[in-house]
Amino acid sequence: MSHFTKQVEENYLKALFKLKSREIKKVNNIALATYMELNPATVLEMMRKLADKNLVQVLPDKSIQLTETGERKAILIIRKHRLWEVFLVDKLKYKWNEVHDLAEQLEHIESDDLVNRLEEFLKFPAFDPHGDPIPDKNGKIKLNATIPLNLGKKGKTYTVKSFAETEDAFLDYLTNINIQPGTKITVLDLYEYDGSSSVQINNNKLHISEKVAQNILVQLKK
Amino acid sequence: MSHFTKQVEENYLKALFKLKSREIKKVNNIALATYMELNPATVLEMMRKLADKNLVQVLPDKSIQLTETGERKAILIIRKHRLWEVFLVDKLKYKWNEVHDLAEQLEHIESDDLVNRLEEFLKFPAFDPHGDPIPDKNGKIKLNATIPLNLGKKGKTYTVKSFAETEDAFLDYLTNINIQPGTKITVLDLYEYDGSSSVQINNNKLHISEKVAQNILVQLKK
DNA sequence: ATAATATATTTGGGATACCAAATATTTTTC
DNA sequence: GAAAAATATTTGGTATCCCAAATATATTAT
Repeated sequence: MSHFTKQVEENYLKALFKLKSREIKKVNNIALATYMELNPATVLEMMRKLADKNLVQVLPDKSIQLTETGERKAILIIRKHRLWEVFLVDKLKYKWNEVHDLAEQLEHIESDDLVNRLEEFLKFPAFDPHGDPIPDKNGKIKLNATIPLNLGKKGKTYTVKSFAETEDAFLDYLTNINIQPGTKITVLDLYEYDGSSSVQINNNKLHISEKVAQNILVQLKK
Repeated sequence: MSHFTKQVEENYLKALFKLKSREIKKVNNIALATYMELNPATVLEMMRKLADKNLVQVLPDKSIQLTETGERKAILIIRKHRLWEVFLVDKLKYKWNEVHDLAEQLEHIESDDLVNRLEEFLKFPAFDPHGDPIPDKNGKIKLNATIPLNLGKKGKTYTVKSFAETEDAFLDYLTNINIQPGTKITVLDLYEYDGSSSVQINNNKLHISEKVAQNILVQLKK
């Protein structure tokens, strides 16, 4: 096994986990290849290897699923990623929208003990800087019942909890329009035509696209 | 360029730097291959690639040298390594002899900004947990005039400053015999026959081999 | 100086992760 | 149900990093 096989493998597992939590429909070869920006042939080849290792399962309808082992691995990588993000923001004073790429590197550092010590050092944070829950060392994730903002109801006010997308371009946009976990958003109008909506944030009115609203996860304000 | 080319390259540069600081004689292909536990053919091939990139130079006598650029890169990797070691010991409460392998992973995280922030977070430490100096962000190394313990004089007392070897087996041994940076060692006797010596550490007499003594770097106690 | 030894280099090959293009197969649409 | 579109798979090929074994070239010892 090459030195870097493990890191590559981890990227596939993580991608599968993310796609699964993000999409309703089944994850197929093309979807995974598109998401990972890889050639379908490459992905197919790798799926066979991962299936041999009992990390994924290809169902008769060709959809790809993580096995229990695979999902567990994926969750532990995400745990690492999110804990490192907390470190970068809390200790090294990075902004919450600057840390994704660094955490993407740090998540591959191989040592369970290190992650557990990091968690303790950070005082067992429940959420990362984007508001996503941090799985515990057994892979348990506290659920944070949220809906995407585009399913919000006209006139209601919601609290931003987390985001379904962690690309820098998206996070930069959010910073720009002043949205972060904890922000209160009131849905003023929903436009069926393109799925966009008009919202109010701290006395500012704003128009946001469906794509953006889908990636903002909120809870009804009590 | 593959994803991991950079990491591989960094390992070669670091190995060359370490060999250079450790040995008097020239570093040749075999020495480097032996040190890195790689086949000479592999190393030769890589030296050509690194020479093309102006990171190393192969002299007419076949000895291998880092170029200025190569050395600079090597030093910055060592800087990262040592800063992460401080983090692991000071913040995550690792013992100083447990951190080498983890730092070996962390040193490849790619971000100058991250290292500089880490340094600031750690309050600009001058030495790592093994007593080795931490280069500054420009690659400057504070020198710590030391001699290997095997060159110590009978009857003199020395202060342990750092170590010339960072393998776990060696560090474990040191922990066992209670030697760390700061420890005072008195040379009681030197045996020419095998280069071993008899020393006193905190009222305990101890016999150490030449190999061990060579890797313990000390300063005469004032 | 020659044999023995050490070092350097070449040659041919392997594993991993990737791709583009061709070919199957399945699904959708009309 | 046939054509079009989407998806899946195969095939042939690339780059990187690695090795073992053969060969060439130095170096050392006698």
